[in-house]
Amino acid sequence: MAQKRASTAVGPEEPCLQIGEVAERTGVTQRTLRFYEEKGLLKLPIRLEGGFRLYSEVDIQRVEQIKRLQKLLGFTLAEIKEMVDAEEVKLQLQAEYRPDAAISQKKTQLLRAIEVTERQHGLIRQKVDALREMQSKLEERLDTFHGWQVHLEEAQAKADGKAKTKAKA
Amino acid sequence: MAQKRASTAVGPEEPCLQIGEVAERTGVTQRTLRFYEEKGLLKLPIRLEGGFRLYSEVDIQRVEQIKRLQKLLGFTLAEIKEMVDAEEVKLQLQAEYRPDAAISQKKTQLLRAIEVTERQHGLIRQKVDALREMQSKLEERLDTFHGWQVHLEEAQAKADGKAKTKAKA
DNA sequence: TCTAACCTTGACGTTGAGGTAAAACATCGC
DNA sequence: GCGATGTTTTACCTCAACGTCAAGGTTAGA
Repeated sequence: MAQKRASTAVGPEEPCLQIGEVAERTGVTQRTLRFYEEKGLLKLPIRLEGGFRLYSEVDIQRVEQIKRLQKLLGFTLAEIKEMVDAEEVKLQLQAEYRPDAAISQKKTQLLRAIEVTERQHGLIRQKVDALREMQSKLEERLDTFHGWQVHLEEAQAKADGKAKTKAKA
Repeated sequence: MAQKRASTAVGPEEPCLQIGEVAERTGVTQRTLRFYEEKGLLKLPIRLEGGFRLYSEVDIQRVEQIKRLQKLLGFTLAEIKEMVDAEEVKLQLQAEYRPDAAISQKKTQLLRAIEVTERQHGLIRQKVDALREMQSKLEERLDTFHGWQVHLEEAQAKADGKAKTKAKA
């Protein structure tokens, strides 16, 4: 083992996980984690003196979110980057919320963030609508199938009955 | 123009569209149509004597469905192929519905079709659920943003008021 | 101090989903 | 029968999203 997790109380923000453990826990490869970092989907992790990356639980959550967005919903990494960037802006605004300087600048940033969020919202609604339509079509088809199934059962029962009668005679 | 559509009454099943028109109407390239054919997503079209492909309105609908599944919902072409294959089985069963030979064989086929359809149904439900969760998170975030916006407006109004008072004095 | 297990960067390979270009054939209108 | 378009196949190119070595540095523990 290269490192062991410090057992002293450690919040989800404390980076103390090496890339191997993050890979194992998220189910992606180390290569993928470096790749996401390269593409700006994960922020540059802090490093051990030797250069080893150190991640936190928050990073793990982000990776899991990325995988959901990608595999389940078919967003490209570029689109996902837009989303996590927007999230970053939100966190930044949240952190910088000292009501002192440059109010109008904050308003502008906020408007940007709202715009992006609303775009995402609309996009997702589209997807949900399309999925629901498919869903009802599939249900309709299943109904048809089950109807046929019953029909076939009956036909078979009848045929069997005939065969039996014949055999008896 | 290479061909003109026959103006005599023609149902949606009659193949009378060349690849160029299909490309134009569906918004994909001819290359893509040939590619889909190669991958089994479109059935082999009948050909003119010269070798030109002829498509029907039904083919156009299929292409449109493929694009929806792909772009909107992030299915891979392989997954989409499974789906259209299932549809094919359905049509086949539907066409062959003469209640004569091989009932048990039909039952087997039907079970297969039901299984595939149910898998798809489950898959889509997963996606819808995930999307809905994202949706509510986004809405929550928008609420937060709008709250901040109001807050900022107030702060600015106050600042402006002060400035004005000062200027007056 | 030495080693097994872990990590680093770098470079090249692969797969999915097409794009692009070339050379030859087909069709239509005239 | 000719030219302008439209099509066909073949072959190579691209881009995203990683996979897969390779060669070497780091760390914990015996």
